[in-house]
Amino acid sequence: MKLATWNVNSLKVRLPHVLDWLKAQQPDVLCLQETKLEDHNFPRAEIEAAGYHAAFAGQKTYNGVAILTARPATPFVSAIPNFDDTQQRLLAVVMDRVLVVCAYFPNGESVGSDKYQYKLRWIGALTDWLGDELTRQPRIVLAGDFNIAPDERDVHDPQLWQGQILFSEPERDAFARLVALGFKDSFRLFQQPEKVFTWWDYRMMAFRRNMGLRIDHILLSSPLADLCMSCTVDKAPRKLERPSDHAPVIAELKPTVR
DNA sequence: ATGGCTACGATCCGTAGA
Repeated sequence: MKLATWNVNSLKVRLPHVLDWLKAQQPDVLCLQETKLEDHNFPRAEIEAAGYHAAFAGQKTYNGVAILTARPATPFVSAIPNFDDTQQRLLAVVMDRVLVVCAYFPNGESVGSDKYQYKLRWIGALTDWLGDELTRQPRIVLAGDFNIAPDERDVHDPQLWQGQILFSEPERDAFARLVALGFKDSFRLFQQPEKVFTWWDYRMMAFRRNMGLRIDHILLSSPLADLCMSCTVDKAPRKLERPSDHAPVIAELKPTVR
């Protein structure tokens, strides 16, 4: 089972890239973030023509998540249960008896800001919910744009980013608490090259200089982590004309019992 | 080195992203 996540920064603009990528990679599951589309504008026909089923929860201009699946999936939730949120940032479906959770974590703007407080509360609510869900569902994938670089290895220049948004201690602690529920960061299950990132600023030629962060992740509950064979970042779409500022992350699992 | 992108929805600039 091939699982992937990609912040596309507007599905309207990036649809050609997504369709090409589906054809080339043929994932079983692709979680999308920042679709920036109201549901009535979701390109369902194009996705279905590519051979995929789509679940989506969007809004105008900002946020928005979707899960594309090669086989039919059962809707689960389209928001964090028991958390008041006007922003469309979470979607979960069940496919092959795996709970697939697609998440677009808040950016947080700057440490100490209102948006930062919201980010930490949002992660807290997600952690509470998934802790609860893990008591019932052994097989959970949490994939998405976490907007957190968990480790110094995940930042091109840790000194520069020290204490900054995306890398501050409270954010990294929140990430660690989420993982401590019983998840594995699939990327760190394997030996990896140095300086692998998933996001590069559009400015300052950051991509060409590999000035990036690893902030997009695929977390796997223990039974799924045991099946994981690889986790990689596909930089190819970031090199295209008018790219998203994020690259897709792919985790490959041995076949699960359907 | 954060100024310098990019997308969006409103105009011809502001908000947001990360």
